Amino acid sequence: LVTLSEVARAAGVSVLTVSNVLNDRGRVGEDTRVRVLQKVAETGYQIDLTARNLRRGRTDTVALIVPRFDHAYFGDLAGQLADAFAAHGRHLVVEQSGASLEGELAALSQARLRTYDGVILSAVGLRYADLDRISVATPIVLLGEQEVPARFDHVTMSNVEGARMATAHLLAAGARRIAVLGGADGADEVTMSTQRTAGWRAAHAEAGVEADETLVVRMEPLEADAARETAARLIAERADIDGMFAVTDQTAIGALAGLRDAGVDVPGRVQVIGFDDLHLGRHVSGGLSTVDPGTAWIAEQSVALLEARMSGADFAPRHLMSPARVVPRATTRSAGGREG
Amino acid sequence: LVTLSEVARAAGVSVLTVSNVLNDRGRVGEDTRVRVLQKVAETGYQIDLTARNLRRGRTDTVALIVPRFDHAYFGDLAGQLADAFAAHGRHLVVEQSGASLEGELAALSQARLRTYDGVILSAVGLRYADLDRISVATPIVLLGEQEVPARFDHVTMSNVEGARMATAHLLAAGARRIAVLGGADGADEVTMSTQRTAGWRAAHAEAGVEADETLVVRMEPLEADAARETAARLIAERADIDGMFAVTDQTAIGALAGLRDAGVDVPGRVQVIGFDDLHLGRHVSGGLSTVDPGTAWIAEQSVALLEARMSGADFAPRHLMSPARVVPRATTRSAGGREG
DNA sequence: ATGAAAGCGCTAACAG
DNA sequence: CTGTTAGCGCTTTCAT
Repeated sequence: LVTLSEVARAAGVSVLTVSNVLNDRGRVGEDTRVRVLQKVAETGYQIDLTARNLRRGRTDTVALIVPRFDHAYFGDLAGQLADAFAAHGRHLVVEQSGASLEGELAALSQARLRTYDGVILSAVGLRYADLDRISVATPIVLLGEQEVPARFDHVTMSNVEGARMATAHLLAAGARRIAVLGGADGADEVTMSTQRTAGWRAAHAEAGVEADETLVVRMEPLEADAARETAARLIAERADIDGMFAVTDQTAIGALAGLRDAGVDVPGRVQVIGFDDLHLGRHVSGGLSTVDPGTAWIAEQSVALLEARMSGADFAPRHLMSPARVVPRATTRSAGGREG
Repeated sequence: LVTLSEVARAAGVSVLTVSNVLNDRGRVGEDTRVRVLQKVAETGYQIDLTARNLRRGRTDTVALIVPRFDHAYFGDLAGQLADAFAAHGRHLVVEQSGASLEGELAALSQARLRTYDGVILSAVGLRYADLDRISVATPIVLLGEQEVPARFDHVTMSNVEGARMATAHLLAAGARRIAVLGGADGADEVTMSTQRTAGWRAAHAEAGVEADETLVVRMEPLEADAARETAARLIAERADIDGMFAVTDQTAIGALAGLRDAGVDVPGRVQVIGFDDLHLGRHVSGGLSTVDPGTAWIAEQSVALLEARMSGADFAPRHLMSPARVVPRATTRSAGGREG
């Protein structure tokens, strides 16, 4: 409502002077500075960031785009990214791609990306072709497990390795019939499910145990409700199951509930391990065993990468993979107990 | 990079024509329309939303501002709001106020609010004075339990009533020494903690049971880690406790973990009830008993209110309160078992 | 130390 | 049906 020029007129100076005062650009006398600031306060002037952004050609804002707001993993990730960006004096906003009207990456969304100085895009659920269609000037860092066009910076988790470690952990603790909740066999696709299932397979091969492919259980979507039903059904059908590797903590929590519904002792009869190291996982069932996919590392690296791009650094696209580690807690045997 | 006028020049028409084509404003011949669209595709033109926003004076975007990204309640809320706004053809972005450099509502934040057509501001943790300082043209709907300046639209939960119902539920199931995790006595402050503690008191009065004020346990912040330790310590110190009302589900989940650490049977020896009806609550400990504060209702009403304001409706500020109901699940006795 | 004027990329009013 | 022109509110040369 009240603009720079109005403040300028009120203070009897030019707009430049007001602008200089507000942006602390020093070239201003102390007396006028005071007078201007007073008028600013009096009029209740608020800068119009849209206008500033247009003029400056940047917004000082970065966006994180996630498939869904209500998945705990993305909440944890967003929190960590926000902290990291704040340290760089940058503002983070989060957008959801999943429920958008025009689908993932329609024309409008592309234009929206341009309104940010940089974007961290969680590509979970996006196809290679969708990503390949993206062409914006805005620096983008891709997150997620799938294959992405080589021209993008990409930070991902050690999905295969993490899953292998999780499964090896179960095998070492004596499990022999380990179901994969949310698994997928697809050799052609590279998704979170296929990668983590590959890790499950690798662990079996390594241990010399035959992997029972009928224990790879698809699940769509990967949510706790579905996991609960699936786990209960599965354990009723297959009494020989003595381990469950849930491809995410969210599904692991659902699976634990399903096993409890079925009266199955965990970790006595069936051991359960998840993937993600959700913060809340520490507190369910005495502590959910899981794989820490290095979320903190991912946040740091993504921010560093994006900051470098935003400051114009020119280097070949980087493809980084976080280190994973097993976090044994109460739902698997071997180590037992809680940690952290 | 490529602007409207460049497209216009390439197509041999004026910028207006290009603009008209892109905005489907009909006043354009079919042949030129095709030619323009072709040039748009060729050049890879992308509209500059910042420029459009400046010119139009609106952004078609609304913001939800939450204290923290990594609190499950806000994830759930954001998901529901996004759906509701999508139905109105509106875009939602989420910002975090907690970790901002300049604190909750410094000058910059105020300016940021102006960049949205409307704002839903979760006021949890903001003081009355902070809110009173807000003066923007942008329509704002406040969410949260505390007192807010009357000039704001405000949607809140039935905190006292919900807490009363939760406590009554415990009392009806035989609990007599009910601790309030995250409670607060402060008669002068109106916060989530004080409100919910007031409900706890009301239920006792109603049932003719003396409320033991030494069982009101402050906790800051309201997080699962702290709740776990607090609950374990509390039960060790006070063997007479037979019920816990945790002021949020997140703390309830922590409390359950703490009780489990201490080897306490739930709901046999101690019954536990939370508040929020987090989705994940269904799956912990066989189902966390809780209070559904009407999050869905809150989302609907906030959106309706904000849409009305954004379309210029002029009415007295509204102060709405959602209906709450107890959701008995496995951590309290009476009803027992799980539900939906 | 301050001012005048140009222009960021777009849309809207007014002509033709 | 299409073009010309004038800004939206700010920052930024270039002058003074």
